[in-house]
Amino acid sequence: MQVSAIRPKLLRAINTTTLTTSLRHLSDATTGKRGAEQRCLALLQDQFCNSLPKLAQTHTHIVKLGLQNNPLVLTKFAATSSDLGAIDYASSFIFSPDAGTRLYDTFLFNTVIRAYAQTRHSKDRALYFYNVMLDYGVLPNKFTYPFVLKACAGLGDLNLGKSLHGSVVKWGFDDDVHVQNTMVHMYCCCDGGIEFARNMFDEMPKLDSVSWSAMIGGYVRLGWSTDAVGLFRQMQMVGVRPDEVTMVLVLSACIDLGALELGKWVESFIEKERVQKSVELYNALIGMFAKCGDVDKALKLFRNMRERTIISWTSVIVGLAMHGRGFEAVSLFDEITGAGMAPDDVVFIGLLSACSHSGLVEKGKNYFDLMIKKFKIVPRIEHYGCMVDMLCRAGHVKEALEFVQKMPIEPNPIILRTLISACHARGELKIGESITKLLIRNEPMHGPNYVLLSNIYAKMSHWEKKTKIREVMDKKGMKKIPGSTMIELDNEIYEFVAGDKSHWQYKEIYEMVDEMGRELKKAGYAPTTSEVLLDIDEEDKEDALNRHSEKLAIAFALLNTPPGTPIRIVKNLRVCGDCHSATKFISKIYKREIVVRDRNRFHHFKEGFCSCRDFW
DNA sequence: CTAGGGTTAG
Repeated sequence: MQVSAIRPKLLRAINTTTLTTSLRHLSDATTGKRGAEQRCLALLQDQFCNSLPKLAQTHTHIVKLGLQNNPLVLTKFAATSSDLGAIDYASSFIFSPDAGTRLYDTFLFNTVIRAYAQTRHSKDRALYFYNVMLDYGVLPNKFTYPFVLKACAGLGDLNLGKSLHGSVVKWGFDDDVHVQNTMVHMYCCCDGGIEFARNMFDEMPKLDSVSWSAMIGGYVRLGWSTDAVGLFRQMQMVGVRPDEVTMVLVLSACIDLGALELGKWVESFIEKERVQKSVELYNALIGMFAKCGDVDKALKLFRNMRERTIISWTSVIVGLAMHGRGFEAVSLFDEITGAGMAPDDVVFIGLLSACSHSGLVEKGKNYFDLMIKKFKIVPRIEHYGCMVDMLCRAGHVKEALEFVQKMPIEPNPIILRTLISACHARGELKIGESITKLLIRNEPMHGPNYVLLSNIYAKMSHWEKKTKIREVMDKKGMKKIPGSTMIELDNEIYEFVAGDKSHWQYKEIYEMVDEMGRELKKAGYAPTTSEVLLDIDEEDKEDALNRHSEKLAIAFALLNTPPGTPIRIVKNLRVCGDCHSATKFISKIYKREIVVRDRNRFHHFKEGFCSCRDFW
């Protein structure tokens, strides 16, 4: 990227016609250069220039006051910019040809690099200016690297990271703890960088809570939640006091594991250790309770918060959505503007998904319009995805197809799969088949796509075609993602996979599953053998269904918990139709409340019914 | 002027 390339574009975008009162005041009151500099700095201090027009006005004045070569003013100018256009503008201004090179110092570059490192999508420009800095012969200092490394973390480029690591060593900043911690974080964020992060971490002479958090965060990001919790335990053993950031990360691990008991322990730990409860930590607690199954507790925490951000609202709305409590989600959403806040694009995703899960089609359509017209939010693929899902769930497959054709952006595989499932469920098999073929052309190595096609052929009774898919999958070396179910019991997390025999209690568990099967049949349950992808006879299919990890986990829970205790399990896939129907019977026969977290949402089974009202 | 964190369709 060239500085000169950004400049003309930005200048075109700038409107310099109006002057604000403050600026007029500035120019009128100017009595001398010193006063002008002071006032100019004060103005910049107040973040006055966080929009392009204002920045341009300030620029005009800086020039008018003859301050365009004043390093202090220029640096502050760069630092004030919080939006991307403004940063581009400031940097192109600072590096304009009429500003002499002599005023470029480390501080100035650091400021520009920091501004870009903090942006969402322009971190590469931080690296660009880092290179400009070196080209100009301006030396980096120990403050430069945390900014540059943070930018690299955002880009996730391991080779770049390694070369920056080399520079850090070359300049001798590798003994600075801030730099070290940022390097651990940077490696954690790069593809395949976790080993390098761990090596750095292991070799660091002194680890503080930031170092531990960086490493724990790296594990959480990769989904290595058990290791993350392990690292947290180790941190306590070596006597480093966790702070609120550490707790946020441990809560993320709980969310991933669906570990409510562990999450509750973390909450009590926070109280006991008097960890400061920042808004972020509160939000993380809300998320943990909602996504680990206790959405009422999440609501309670939300109500008790003194200060909320839009993310707090999003967390609780998304939580309600997952539990199928759409009406509550909608009414909470309606409170947002009253609380003096503006809904953002993300909270709308939560809201639309809540409408979708609760069948609130008309409401969903209205909110979608409201989002565009009143809040001027341009819908993203996720918003369209929610709308498609909403129409599909309500059975309006034709309308969903029309909606996708009218969308201004191309549907992605997620939307196509939503449509295909709906076609499958509503008997639009021909359409489903053709979309699936299209999808497989785009994503030939994605296993679940073949499963969809296979299910469609099963429903069409095209057995030869179904067998052929199996062969294609085998030839490509693809396997179905093994279903697994986790369950927490006495501070342990147990994981079951289909047909698992590694468990110490497996004989009893399988006997229990058989007994459950007999009881269920007496109560009128019929196995849904059409869900089995394998080409085997009916009795074996039934057997395959009985080995589903979900049934193993429930049998394990029935064996090891007192009668009447609720059972909570977490699946890595969506619950299959057979398990769903079986679990309803189990909740009735064994008088247990069973809470299942699926890939997408929660199912609360009680007395033979499920909270999703068989709609998922 | 320096490090680690909370929300996102199925």
